[in-house]
Amino acid sequence: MASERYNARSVEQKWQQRWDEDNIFQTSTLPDSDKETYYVLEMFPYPSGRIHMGHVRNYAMGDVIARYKRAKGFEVLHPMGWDAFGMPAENAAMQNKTHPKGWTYHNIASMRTQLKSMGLSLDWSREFATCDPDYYAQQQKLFLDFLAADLVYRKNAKVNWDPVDMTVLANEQVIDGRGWRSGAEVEQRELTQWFFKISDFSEDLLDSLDGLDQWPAKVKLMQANWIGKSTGARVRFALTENSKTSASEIEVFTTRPDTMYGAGFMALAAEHPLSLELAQTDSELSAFMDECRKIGTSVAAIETAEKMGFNTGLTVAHPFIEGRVLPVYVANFVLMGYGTGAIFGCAAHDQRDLDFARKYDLDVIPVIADASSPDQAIEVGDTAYLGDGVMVNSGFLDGLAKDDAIEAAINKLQEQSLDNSPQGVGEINYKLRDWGVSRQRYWGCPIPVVHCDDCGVVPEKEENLPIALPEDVTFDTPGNPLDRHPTWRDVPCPSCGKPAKRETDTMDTFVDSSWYFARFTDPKSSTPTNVSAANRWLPVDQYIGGIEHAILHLLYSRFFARAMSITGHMDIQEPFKGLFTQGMVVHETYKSKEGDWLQPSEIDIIDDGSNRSARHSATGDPVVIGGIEKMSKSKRNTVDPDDIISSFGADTARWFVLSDSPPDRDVIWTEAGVEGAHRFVQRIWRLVNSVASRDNQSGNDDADLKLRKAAHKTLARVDEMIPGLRYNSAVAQIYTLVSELEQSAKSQSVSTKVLTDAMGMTIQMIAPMMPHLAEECWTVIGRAGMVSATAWPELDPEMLVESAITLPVQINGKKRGEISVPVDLDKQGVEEAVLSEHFVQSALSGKEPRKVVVVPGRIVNVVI
RNA sequence: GCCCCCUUGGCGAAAUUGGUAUACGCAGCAGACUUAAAAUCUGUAGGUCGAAAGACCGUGCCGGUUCAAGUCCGGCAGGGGGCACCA
Repeated sequence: MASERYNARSVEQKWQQRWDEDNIFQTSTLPDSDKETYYVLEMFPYPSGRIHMGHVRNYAMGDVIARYKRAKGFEVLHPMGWDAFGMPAENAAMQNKTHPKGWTYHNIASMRTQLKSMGLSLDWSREFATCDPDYYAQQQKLFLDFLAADLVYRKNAKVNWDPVDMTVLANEQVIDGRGWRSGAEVEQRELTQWFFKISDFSEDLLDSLDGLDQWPAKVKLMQANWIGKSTGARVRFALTENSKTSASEIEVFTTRPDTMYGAGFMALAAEHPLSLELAQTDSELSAFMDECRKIGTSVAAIETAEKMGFNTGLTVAHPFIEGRVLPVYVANFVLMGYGTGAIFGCAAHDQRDLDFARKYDLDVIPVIADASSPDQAIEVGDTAYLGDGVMVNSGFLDGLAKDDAIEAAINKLQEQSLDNSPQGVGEINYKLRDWGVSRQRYWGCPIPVVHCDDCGVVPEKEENLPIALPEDVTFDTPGNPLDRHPTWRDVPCPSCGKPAKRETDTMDTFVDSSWYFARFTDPKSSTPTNVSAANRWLPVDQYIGGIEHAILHLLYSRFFARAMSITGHMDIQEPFKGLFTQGMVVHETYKSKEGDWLQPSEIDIIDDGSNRSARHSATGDPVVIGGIEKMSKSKRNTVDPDDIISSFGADTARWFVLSDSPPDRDVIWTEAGVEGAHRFVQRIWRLVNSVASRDNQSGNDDADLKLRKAAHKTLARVDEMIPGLRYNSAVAQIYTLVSELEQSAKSQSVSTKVLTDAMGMTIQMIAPMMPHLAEECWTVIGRAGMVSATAWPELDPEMLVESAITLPVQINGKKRGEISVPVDLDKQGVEEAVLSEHFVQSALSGKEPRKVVVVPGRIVNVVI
């Protein structure tokens, strides 16, 4: 029996079926109150067609914690669903003449089969797709509740417009200013769109980050930067030359009112109302603004574009300096969406302003001096001075440090008056903008409102929900199919009954994923949530997904939790208590000599130890080994999980993605690594069989105790590592224990009872990661029931107690030896023992040590 | 442009969060078993010098704090990610 190789394929199918039949992963919606609950969630997948290794890694990681917590006695909720709306379905529809619905559900079916082959401990009875009318009906209900609670509103916003395809383009569909499909130059258009008032929550979303102590610090930092709180002042500048406009002043927001005396110019965004007004009579300005619009809507594009400006000829008065006027420019780097859409430029102390001033030959006025020579401003060449100092050349601000100067400047602005109101006030600004959710696409959740000529925007009646997507649509004509579907679009006004038109925009797919975690707590509920179930299960104890969602998805979900609390759908403010952001699965890339990307399966690697090269399997041609990159179809460096699972088994795939790299870092997929993981599977199998076939024999007490101690020591470490998702470290501990078990199994000194018990514990520790193998081994060593339904082994603290400890001894900070001392020896005793050591004596050569540092249980350092 | 992260042997990495740097695995090398191969097992392994004992150097680079730095601080370099309509 022991010589037989482990047949992953049949064993895995067998246990998957057993788990299914026994329903052991199904969770009750409202568990008994004495049961401790634990909610594990991995970010649900978009049904693109096939699962990829990133999914395997994500779901394997979540499954370990789910299985572990279940064994620890928790009632575990571990659901799965589909983030099923989105552009790829429409793209497929246009390319392949399929319907988005058919395409999506077909993909879901095949991906479900693939996920099931991984042996995940999921409660499949809770599965849903966001494109199920049952789900989006509830989302429409939420939208109406948000509307009633004044959390939703309409305003104009810019979109990328493709004039040939007659459609709105996502930023990623704009390539070098042109539509990805048509190649036409993209225009900016203003559309009236729906917005969620996330900015009302800026302060709360920022402050509450502090309480998220189980989130990675970097994600919290990214969110804080995204919310972008800055304190400063709103300042009104009076126009001194305004012959071209009816305006009398320009308002700016600045975080540096202390540098006001260094102001050299003023700059307006191209979309600033004053810019727009001036452009009506100034064709040159109008042309300049057209150029600005071509840069695109993304911040990255605007900020990396070359700084350009247009002098409007207007001037404004400096608030503090009698007689000083500043020229007013329209500039392509000023963002309308932040502050007031206008800035004052202080070239000496802001790099962007300095670049602009040098280009247009504007004043550069340094107003900060080094504290050691407070009368001499720091010279500025091509690099702005951003450091600290004291104010100089700044009138009443002279000699003040930055924070004091900011306060003094704001106070003065407050006292000064312009048109009978203060010239400036202190103000807090946030970069966080309201969340635009309107999408001019078919495959999304319809926004449940009707536009009536008489009544305006009218919410749909709740009893009419869901406003279901019509299925008889085609994608052969450009534009949104909902716009040209009269029987769906034209409806009576829910208020007055006159002919009216449905809103044809659908919701951003981020809306779908902003509350699915709450829906999972009772997915059949006739209201968006079953409030008791949501409150019982939420927040999600451990959420796992890619770092790419660190900002938007997580921030939107945090907003939704608040909005759903306000509208009475749950009482939870923070949706995710613990967050883990996993790394990507990456792979080497290969190119043929013709420069075509090649798949890993098309090539052979030749490795003689010193040189590594690759060859095309079919032709024998040399292959260029490229960089290690994220697995992607375009680079053809993907590995299909199905292939791995059918040749090695799900356990091997799971073990590999869990063992090789720390989960938050990228893992490099290698053939050798997978084979190594598979060898370990076979090694466990041989070991278990040799233990099972051993005669019942007694052993010697020392050897028995040593093995028991090893097992419990490993258990203690694994217990510490699994909750922190430090799986690679847990794996290393298990390897060490397995080696020890192999030695014990060979020798006659360990009793069969102790050996079998230690083997059992090892199987239990492996079970969360390789559940099928563990079940099979559990049976082989004669344990009853399923390991998946067995309680986690109890740790025996006595097994961790040691009587002596080995301490490293340093001399002047360098390790020079070791000393073994009783564990409970005090500092004085350790010091004496160390000083009497031979090598310490000879190092001292008769002198007294200057200092002896004893860190109990850790290290001793003798300083000479 | 702005923001964030990462950098430890040939490779993936570990280091109890300031306390023995390189655990564990992969690849390698040597050996055992085998007619042979595969599979498996045993040993070996940061660099330099040395027969050895051992000494010195060593966590991207430069500097600092400390009895002690991979870990903390300042500066620099290289690589990667995000930037609001991809999911």
